[in-house]
Amino acid sequence: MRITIRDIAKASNVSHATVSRALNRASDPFISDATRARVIETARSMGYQPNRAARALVTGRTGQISLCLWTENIHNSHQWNVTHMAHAVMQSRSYELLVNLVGYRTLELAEKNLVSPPSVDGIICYEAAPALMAMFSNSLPTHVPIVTAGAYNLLPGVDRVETELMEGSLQAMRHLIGQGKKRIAHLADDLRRDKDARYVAYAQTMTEAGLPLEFLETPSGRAGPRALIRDYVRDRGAPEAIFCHNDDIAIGVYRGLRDLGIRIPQDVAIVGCDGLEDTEFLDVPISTIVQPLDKVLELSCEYLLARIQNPDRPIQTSRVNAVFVERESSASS
Amino acid sequence: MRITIRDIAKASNVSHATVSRALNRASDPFISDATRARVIETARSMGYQPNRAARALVTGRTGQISLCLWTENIHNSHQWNVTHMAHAVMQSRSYELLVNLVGYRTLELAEKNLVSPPSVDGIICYEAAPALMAMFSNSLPTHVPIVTAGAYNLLPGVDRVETELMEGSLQAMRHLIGQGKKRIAHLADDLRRDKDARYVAYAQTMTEAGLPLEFLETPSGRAGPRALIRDYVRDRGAPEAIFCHNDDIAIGVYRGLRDLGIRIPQDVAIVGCDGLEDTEFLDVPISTIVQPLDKVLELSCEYLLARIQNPDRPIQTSRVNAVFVERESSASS
DNA sequence: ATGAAAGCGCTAACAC
DNA sequence: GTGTTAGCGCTTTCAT
Repeated sequence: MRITIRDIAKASNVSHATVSRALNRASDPFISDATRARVIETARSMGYQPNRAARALVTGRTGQISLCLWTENIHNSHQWNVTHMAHAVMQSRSYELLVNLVGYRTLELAEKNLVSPPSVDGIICYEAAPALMAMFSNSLPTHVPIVTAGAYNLLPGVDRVETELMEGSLQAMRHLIGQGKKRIAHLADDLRRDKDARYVAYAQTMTEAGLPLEFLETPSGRAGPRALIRDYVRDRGAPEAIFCHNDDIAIGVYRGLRDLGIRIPQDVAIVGCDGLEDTEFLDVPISTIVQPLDKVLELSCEYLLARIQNPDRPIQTSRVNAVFVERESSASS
Repeated sequence: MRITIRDIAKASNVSHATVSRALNRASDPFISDATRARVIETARSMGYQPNRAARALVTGRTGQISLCLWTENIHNSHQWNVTHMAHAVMQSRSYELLVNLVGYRTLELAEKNLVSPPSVDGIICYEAAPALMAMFSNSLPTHVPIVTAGAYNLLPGVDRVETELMEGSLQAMRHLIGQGKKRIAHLADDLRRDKDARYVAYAQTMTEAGLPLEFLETPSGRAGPRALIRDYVRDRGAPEAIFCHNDDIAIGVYRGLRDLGIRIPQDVAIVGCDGLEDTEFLDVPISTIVQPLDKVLELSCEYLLARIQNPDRPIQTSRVNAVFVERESSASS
């Protein structure tokens, strides 16, 4: 049997309420230092661990935050960065992190009521709005604070930290077009093209320059894009440049082109998006639109914790800009 | 206010006990189909969500599993794979996943009682034994099932899934020595050399071959090793081969050597360990000791769930072998 | 087949 | 300063 505060109370000759006070309120003035010290010592010596469920039941706080993360492919290094950063901030605030990796499958399960939303003090919804909505039967709950974050798939009406990719995407495209490239392809695993800044920037700049669109849909991850681009280039020849929806895809494309002996950037320029550290470790570092992920997560956590403290505060919003970083993979030849 | 079973009871003209039965025990024969259907429908229409804390308090089950993961550096791609796989299995069994990323800092915090162990139905301790022990004040709890997994830092006396790196490491070393390489360095971020199969295999095969040991300590991740190897090679010249403690380090080393214009494998051969997908995406794919991570996590989860069901079953143990996979980075020149 | 009642371990309001 | 007491929402005997 696990030790409860009643056991400690008995052992230290006080009531269980006193034990609770001694243990929880470090600065409660209405308890003598002697009693507190005695209680703490007995608790320690008996190996007491509080029952969190009981505490949660009465306080209405679980001490847990859910990170709800859209993850369609194991190779989404970006998501690991998100997880890691969220964990770091939350740990420093004494919150535990529940990780909910969601994807299209979650949508199906939610339809059939086979998955329910987490019971937590707050939710960080990172590009996972559709799945979160489905888990909540398509009606946003009012009793649990939610922060929506990321570049797209954001929830309406809640605190939000938005990553703005438009400017970075325009920079990237202008950079490619400015080099005189005519055949520039856009490779994405995302179906919602017109809602995505990368696609919009691509389509807009290409159209302005009088160039034909060349959109390619790809599986997520790295292996999929690698195979896809090989087949594509064998069939239709290589574009002069490829703007990839994210860095994992860019890395897959890089490798696929290298498989064919294609030189980067001399034969084909590549631009990715996210700012994964990995892009710097290839023989030809990949140009990418770097997302200030640390800032996004710091803000998200800050907003969430503020909302937990005061549910009635006005909605908090910010927008952080991703910036295009030119590297060798798109250097002018 | 959130809906409780008492609200549903009132609305459907039954007692709250009946509501509990109707909702939870799909096959309780002692309730009429009509009542059950009615209750379920009211619950649905009222948007009822059970209070998990209350349920956990009375059942003693949280429905949560903790993945306790040793993570010293954000760039530990291996850990993301672990997280992802654990999540997949646990989700399919209707468990939520609490992610506890631990490291040296956790040890410090645990000393000061600033971090407590998770209150969950079971813990998967992945190469995180020291931190977990510290959180439990150095005495393993009997009331919560634990599975210890990984290649080292395993807990004694609990279910375990061990990744055996010895054979793969010997294969790798013999492969390098067999090519006639004399100056072979070992690069690791781990301080506990003599407990690590990679170091043991390295030391043993080198000694047998009458070659001098060249051990190098490095920071974790990729950027650290990259910088380190550059400095090292400038000072002392390049070894003929480098056996790296893991693939992140190997990738960092790869890049550091390329920074200096060193060719791989012609000038320096590289071997890593883990089997990260990333190693296949470099211009020169890196030879590595591939860990059967999927198997490790399937087994770990299976053991844990079995133990939760029956705490008295005999200890479960298995050992899975990592195998050396030769790629271009260590091809004989 | 259903209801009444007890109690899980804890916190917090109130009494002294 | 400390003790008494009343639940938090739920599951689970035990009656009926």
